[in-house]
Amino acid sequence: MEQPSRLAGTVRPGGRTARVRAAVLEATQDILVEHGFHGLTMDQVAARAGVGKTTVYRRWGSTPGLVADLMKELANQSSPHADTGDVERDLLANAVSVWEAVTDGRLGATLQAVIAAGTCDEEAADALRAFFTRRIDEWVTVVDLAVKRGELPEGTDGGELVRAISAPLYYRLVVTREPVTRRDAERSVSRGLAAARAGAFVPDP
Amino acid sequence: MEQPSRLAGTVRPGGRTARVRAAVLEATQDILVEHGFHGLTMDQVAARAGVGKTTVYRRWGSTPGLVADLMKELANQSSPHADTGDVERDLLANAVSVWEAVTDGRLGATLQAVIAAGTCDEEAADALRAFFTRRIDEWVTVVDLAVKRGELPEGTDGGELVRAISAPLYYRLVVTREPVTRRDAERSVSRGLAAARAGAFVPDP
DNA sequence: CCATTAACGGGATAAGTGTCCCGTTAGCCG
DNA sequence: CGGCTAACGGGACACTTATCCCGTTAATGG
Repeated sequence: MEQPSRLAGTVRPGGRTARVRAAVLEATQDILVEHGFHGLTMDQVAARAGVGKTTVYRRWGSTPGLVADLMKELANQSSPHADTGDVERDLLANAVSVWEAVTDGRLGATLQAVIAAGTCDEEAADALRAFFTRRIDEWVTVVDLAVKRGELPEGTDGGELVRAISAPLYYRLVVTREPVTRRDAERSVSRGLAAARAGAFVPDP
Repeated sequence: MEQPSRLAGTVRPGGRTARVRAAVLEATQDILVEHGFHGLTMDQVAARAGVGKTTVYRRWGSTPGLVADLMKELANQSSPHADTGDVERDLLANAVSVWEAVTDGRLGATLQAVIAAGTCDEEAADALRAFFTRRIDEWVTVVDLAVKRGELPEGTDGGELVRAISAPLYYRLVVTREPVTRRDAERSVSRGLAAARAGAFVPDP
């Protein structure tokens, strides 16, 4: 018995293998958008991608495996962050990009599906954690620069501030499932900044 | 063809019907804790509850239906909220209860599963929304009283503040999937309060 | 351009899941 | 306490999904 998935596709990654992966991941995302993670099956992915069922099982093993790989793919399409020299504007750009992501039908549904997959599969959970910690780290520099410029108190924890700003948006998306508006993004920024200016993001001694 | 689920159990809700519901919901929760929403099947629920498979299909229809009913049941076990006359203490009690919920193996896993179910089923999503809006509303009075006492600015939006405080905890639980600590709960409260004292939770004119 | 073999695809098979029929059990009401 | 029937339970059936075998295709390297 060979290793089911990790090996396949690594020795000859060119041409066909790459095309198959692209087709499968796109089909995966399509189905996630239409039916959510619960409605994702290996069978349908194979059929929709125009690919042999065996191939999907061999390379990805299970639906959480598909979702995890899709998440890794999305992680590589990271959008560059703004840096205007004004924290409020920069963090607003961050919040708005989160808002756009969760509001966009395709990306929002995908995010929800990946989050659902993360609740029952360790591999998907790892991919999720990796994706978000990376996204957060990209914006931390904005906060650090603001601290240097004196806009925020010395020692302000950028990672925590960035998290605090996006948390309410995701909270509405997946937990309370209320509609998320652009104003929510704006409010989240002003609240995070208000707390940050008051020193609430400076760790205790 | 009769109505599949809404009717059954409403005419003779006593005795057996109630016992079956309790057994099924408990089995549902057990399986959610062990395998997550993705591993929940009608078959296993019936077997574990010691109940006919047909009964589960007739009364609940689908796995999201089970989850939605479980959520309604949990919504009725609402814990009373504190009111010590000190906002910080009260909101800390709220945050700690959220922390305990998401940290507790059984309740935390159940919450994650219900959230996963909400991503692909409208009924589960409704149950989720109902559960959380109710929980939030229970704590809004604490904020309102604090405003009356002058601890917080006039016009502070209690619902938003309560949401802002629990959001980072759920965000860590289901989105970034980082460990959630009691200190996270404490920080969340102090940050929310810092923003609230600065007037960031007072709606613009 | 050819040989090698990684990777794919079709189809058969097995396992699991959802649906239905109909006989049995036990709430509810007079 | 006895009849009516809501609700349950077992088991057969159909469908979907997962796994496996083996022949075919096409990347890779010389």
